Amino acid sequence: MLKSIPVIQSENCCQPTAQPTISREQTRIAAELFAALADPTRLAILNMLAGSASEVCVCDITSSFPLGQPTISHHLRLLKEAGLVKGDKRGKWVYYSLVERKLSEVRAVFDTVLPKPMLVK
Amino acid sequence: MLKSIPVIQSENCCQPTAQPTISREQTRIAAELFAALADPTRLAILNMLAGSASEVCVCDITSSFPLGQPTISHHLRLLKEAGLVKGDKRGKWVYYSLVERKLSEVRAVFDTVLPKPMLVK
DNA sequence: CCAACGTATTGACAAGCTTCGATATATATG
DNA sequence: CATATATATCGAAGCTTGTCAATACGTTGG
Repeated sequence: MLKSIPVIQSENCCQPTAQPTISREQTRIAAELFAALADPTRLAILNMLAGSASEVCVCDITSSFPLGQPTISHHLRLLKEAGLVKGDKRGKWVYYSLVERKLSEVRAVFDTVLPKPMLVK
Repeated sequence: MLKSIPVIQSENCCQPTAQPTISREQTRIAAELFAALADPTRLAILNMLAGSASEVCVCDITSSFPLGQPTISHHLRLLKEAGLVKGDKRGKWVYYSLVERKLSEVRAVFDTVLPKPMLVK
């Protein structure tokens, strides 16, 4: 006579695990991109650049914020290191502008991490 | 005989200033949103949730990362506070899922801060 | 009611970030 | 060359963040 097979997991929490679909490395890179955007001053700088028809001089940026010049310079460096802006030195002045390609990449990265739910037909 | 009008600003750096088009408050809120995304673990969690057809139990999330349970709980709290996820407690377990509306908002915020350059006709 | 379990909270620590003042670098001007 | 100006770098202070171990809370099962 067979004993009933013991049910090991009397109550399980959920279905087989849903694993992340992106690599640890991808999330690291994506997080760095978002970190570059995670500051009000940097967002305002990007917004200034986006609103300007052409490049913007550092002096204009500096004079638009209640922050010291070294602080603005620091933020510009971070934005540059993130690849979101580029600086062009001409004479005494440095002119910054957006790197559109990188901005598109940010949108793409967001959609990779968080693909819109597929509409079921 | 007229003397030539002296050019006061012998060399100016640039055109009239391009001011930011968004408010300080808007950048603050946007920066907070991006800050919620600025961590590899949180992005991976969001990605898990996006990949799952339904909700995901905390135990599944915890077991997917080489991090302690309190750390995952901490990240889930930040995501919840950012409005990006919601948690549903059922019995001993808590099931998390994405808040799609908030994700759309992130995309919208990005496009507000960084409107795509208008194509000149 | 008690023990076990899943999750959240607390407190601590190290690392990182934002900001500043001081200073360095580079370019133009006299 | 000396000076003035625009920007960058450095070093430090204060705050925030990610992580952990310990503990609390809430639910289930005995």
